[in-house]
This record gives sequence, C-alpha cells and structure tokens, in this order.
Amino acid sequence: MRALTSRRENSIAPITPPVEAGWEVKYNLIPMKEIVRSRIEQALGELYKIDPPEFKVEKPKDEELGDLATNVAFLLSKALRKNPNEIAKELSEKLSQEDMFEAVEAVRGFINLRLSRNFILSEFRRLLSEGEDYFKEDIGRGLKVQLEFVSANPTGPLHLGHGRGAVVGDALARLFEFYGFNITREYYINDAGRQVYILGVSVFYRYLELFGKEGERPGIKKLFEEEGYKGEYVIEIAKALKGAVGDLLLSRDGVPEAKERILSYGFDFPLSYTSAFKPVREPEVELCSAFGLDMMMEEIREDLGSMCVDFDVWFSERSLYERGLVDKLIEELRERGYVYEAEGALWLKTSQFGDDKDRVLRKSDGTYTYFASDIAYHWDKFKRGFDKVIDLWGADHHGYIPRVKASLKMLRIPEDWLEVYLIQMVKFFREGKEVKMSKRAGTFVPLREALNEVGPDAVRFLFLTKRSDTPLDFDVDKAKEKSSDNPVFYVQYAHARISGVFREVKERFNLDPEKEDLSPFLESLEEDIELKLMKKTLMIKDELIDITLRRDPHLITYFLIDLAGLFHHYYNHHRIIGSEKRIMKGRLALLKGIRTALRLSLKLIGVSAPERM
RNA sequence: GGGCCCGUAGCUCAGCUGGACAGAGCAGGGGAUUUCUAAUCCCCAGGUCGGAGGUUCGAGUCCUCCCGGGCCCGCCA
Repeated sequence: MRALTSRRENSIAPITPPVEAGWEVKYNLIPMKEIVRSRIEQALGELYKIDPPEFKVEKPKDEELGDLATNVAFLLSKALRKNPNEIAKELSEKLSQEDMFEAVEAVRGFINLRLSRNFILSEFRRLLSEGEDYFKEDIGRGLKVQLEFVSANPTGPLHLGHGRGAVVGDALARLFEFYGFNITREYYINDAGRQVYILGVSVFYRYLELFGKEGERPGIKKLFEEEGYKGEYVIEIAKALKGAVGDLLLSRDGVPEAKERILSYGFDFPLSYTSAFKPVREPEVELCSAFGLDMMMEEIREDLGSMCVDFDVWFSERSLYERGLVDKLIEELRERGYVYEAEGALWLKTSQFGDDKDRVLRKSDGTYTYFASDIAYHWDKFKRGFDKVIDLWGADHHGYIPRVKASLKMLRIPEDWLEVYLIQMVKFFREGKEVKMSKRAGTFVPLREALNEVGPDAVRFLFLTKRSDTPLDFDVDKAKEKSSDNPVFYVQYAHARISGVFREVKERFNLDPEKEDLSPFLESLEEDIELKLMKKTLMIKDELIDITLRRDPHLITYFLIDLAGLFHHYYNHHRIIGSEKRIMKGRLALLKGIRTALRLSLKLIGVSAPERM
C-alpha cells in the first residue's frame, strides 16, 4: 500500500525509545532493531561525543553478513571528516564489547552485527513465557482511529474488489488493535440519492415481470431498461417480495398492507429500511427500494461475515440528511466564505485548496451531490472525536481525494487527520480467461462465488499477496488447488505439522508442550538452523510493527511464507521425536515459539491456524 | 489534453521509506518418503530492474524527459 502523502507525514506514532530509560528497561520494551539502535547510539556518544544522526538498522540482504547492519558510518563521515570505513572499524570495536553481540564487523563502511546466542536464547525464553504478548507494544496508547472500508453501495452484491478492501481493511484494523489503538471499523451506507430509487425501480420492474405485467407500466419499464440494475439478484429480491406480499403491490392502494405483510412475514434479517418506510411520491417503488435495501444489506453483511469481517458502525448516509447535517455543513462553509452560487447551483471553492476546479454541492434541481454528504460525513467523523481517520477507497475514486482534502482544510481539520488508501481492481480469471465484471449488465463476479468455491482462508490470503494499490489477478482455479502454488496451505500446513508433533508427544511421552515449561532445554539446541529459526521468529516483532506503521498488511503473507519455508526445511531434516530427550524437549520449545508467531500472524490477517489438515 | 498508478526472471509478484553481488513462488528438468502429515524437502535455470539523462560516496528505490499498459477527469452515485 503506498501512501498518498509521504510516509513521515503519515506515521502516527514513531517508536521513540524513552531517553531516560535505562537499557534494561528498553530491553524489555522495544523491538530488536531498536534495542540494537540504542546500543549504537550509546557507543557513538561515548566515542565521538556527538548527537547521533538518523541512521538505519536493518537486516542485511545476505544473511551470511550478519543478523543486522547499520549504515551509520556513512552518515557520520562528513561531520567527523573521516573515512566511513575507519568510523565503522572504531565503532565495531566498541560494540563488540557488548555481550548481546557475538560478532561485530566493519565491511566497506557497513557495520554488521551478529546477535549472540545468549541474547537470542534469552529473548526466545521470553517469547515462550509471554506467548503472543511478546510481540505486543503499546504504540497506539489508546489513540482513537477510525477505519472506514468497503462502503459498497447497497444496490448490488459485493464483488471481488470489495472483498479485497474488506480483507485489507480488516487486517489493518487487527494490526492497529494489537498495537494498542482504539479502533472503530465503519461501513458507510450510501442509502440516499438516485441509485436507491433506481434499485426500487429495478425491483419493482422484476416484480411486475413475475406477474407478466411489466408492460402495464411503460415509465418503469423505460427507466429499468435505461438505468436499471440487470443482475440476477434483483430477480431474487422480487421473488422474495412476491412471496411476502403476493400481488398487493400491483395497485398503489395495497402499499400500506404490503408493508405490514413484509414486516410480519418472518424474514430472518433486520428490516430497518422497510420499518422506517414512509410513502412519498411513488409508494410502490419506494417500498421496493426499502425492501431491496434491507435484503442487499443483509447479503452484504453475510458475505463479509463469512470472511470474518464485521463492523462496529454501519453509518447511514440518509441519517446525515435526517439530522440536517448536510445543511449545517453548507452553512458552515458559507460562513467561512467558500460557497457561491452560479448557474443555479451551489459551488464550493475547492480550487483554492489544491483541487483542479470548484465542485458542486447542490445541483440546480435542488438535490445535493454525493460530495456534499461525504464532506458532512467526514465532518461528523471529526466531531465524533477520532484522532485519525483512515479511508480505504476503490481506486476509481482517486480523483476524489483532492476535493475531500480541500474541503477538510476549509473546516480547519488538520491535514494528516485523514489518510486515504486506494484499493485497486481485482480481475477474475477462470480457466485462464478473464471474466469481465459489469454491474449494469449483471455479469460481475460476486465475492460470494469466490468464497464458496475457494473458501475464506484462501481468499483472504490471496488478497494479501500483493500491494493493495496495484491491480490483482484472481485465478479461481489456482486458488482452489491445494498445492504449493497456493501459499495459504503452505503456511497453514506448517502450523498443522507443529500441532501434529505436539499431539504425538502428548500421546507417546505424556508430555504436553502447551503446558510444560520447556524453555530451559533451548540450551541443548546446537544446530545453526535452530538459532536461525529463533531469530526469524523473534524478528517478526520488528516486521509486524513496521507493517503497521507503513500500513502494508500484505507483507505479512511474505514473512509467513518465509518462516513456514524455513520450518518445513528444518522439519524435513531433523527429527523431533526420537532424538535425545533433552534435545527433543529443546526442539519442542523451539516449535512452540514458532507456532506462537505463526498463529499470531495468521490471526492478524484473519486466516485460521488449523490443528490438522 | 490534464491527473493518479504500474512497467523487476517465461508467468505472478516482493524489494522494509537510497546502501553491500537484484529476491521468492509458479511453470520446466532431476532427485528424496518402511519415520513427528509428501499440502513437504533437496538440486539445476533464468533478469542491461521499460529507455535516456540527472542528484549522490552509492539509485530497482529520488528528480526530469521519453516509451508502453491501466484507471480517473459529470450539476452520476
């Protein structure tokens, strides 16, 4: 996911180790890279008596070089008027006295650090005793963050692109929650405006069709043919409607009775729009709208639910109008001098704040634009006291960002309060051919179809195998394959294998690795790969924090595949059961730590961690 | 015409806010299993990072231009 503003602007809570805290305290409070950073900073202070620059601590490209490396010598070379390599050498010497490092080496200006066995073992023991809390940090400190995502129009079923937004948004929400943010997941329902009327027309037309009477309402027929929703689902709604009300809606007089019938019919989903229904101009069409909205929202909720995505708030656009918030907003903007009238419409001077041109708030026919209610919506979010709002929009809305940002500036809302990320389209492939999606023609591939065929775990995982602002190809046939082409199974299998070993051990040795404290036996592990596995597992802490601050949840799938791969390799080359007792126990401890990391990471992307497969 | 995004191995994509010889999976070829699940593992191959300049000690990464692909540019939602 790429930020629209710079990463620095976007960062919520940079991890700044408390200056006054001693090393022992930090040792227990911050991720690996930060622990190392603080050691380097201290060494710099002692050596050169200077304020350390903004340097990097990162994994070297080649693992052979070390566990971590820093570029600090390059950055200091100007200030100290010294050759980077010379600085690196001096610093290496200093750092090698630390017992957390096994080796510190200066190579062409880089400083490569290898963590000591003792340090890794002590960290891993901590992981075993703390479980997933080991990876946790209170970065958010309760900061109120709202994540608005999906927000698909309730005029049709969710398609794959919405599913992608749901998965990315939910994963972000889970990450933020894990790191101490107070998260609200919100879905904005566009239940106002013309599209809702068109939904009603479409449902009503299909309803008439069921009685063979569509020809009797030429106005409805024409509108349906020109603008109606042609998808199969509209027919389903019409059928359900007919089931509940019979032929009552064929005459306008039947509308009040029809409403009562729907409410008492025994639908097992909430009928909030139907309950609130009040006839205005075309009661039969409007009742169809209300019932259509109820049924669509139910379907949307179900689809999201089957991917384990749920929202704290389902926010109705209509409610903004009912509360008079749109009018109030326009009044507010007018007072600030940003609103003017031209050609019978009401305009907002967004061009003053970076938009290409001014935008219409109220059309000359007196109705409001979607834009108007959307600003009102964000204004309302601000007034609800969120410290930060993150929106995930479909990529086709990208041109919309400048005008929303401009209007927020007019309302004196801080620039970095709103972050917007774009979710790119998903192309659907079946048998190697693309299945085109078009809502109007009704040929789009609903999310439900993919979920039924492929299953929620694979769908979620696959949606996170690519950065979300680039288009994604979704190949159903591949997704269904239970092969290594499908990385979700590869990762889940690693988890299932560990669980399998634990079951076996319980049975054969009456030893329960879940309950028993096996951490003292880590000492008996002497293979390089075992140390490597520990390091990789521990470094997940750094990865997860990074991913959260960068809002790049797709990277989770990459380190999962990486960790699972190393584990599978290990598993194929080393016996756990059958090795010497103390080694077996050490290996069980190792597996337990790995499993904790796998479980947590899978949980954060909402994928299940099966005990067996 | 303007704006946004993308262009890395035959294919699908990573590349951690400029750093050390450019990575993974798939596809292709060859091997491993009487053992804790073979949905696994091991070995082999492949790229002038779309092109050209520039900034820098250092560029796949930043800047400019060009080429190619996608999306968006409504008093639609």
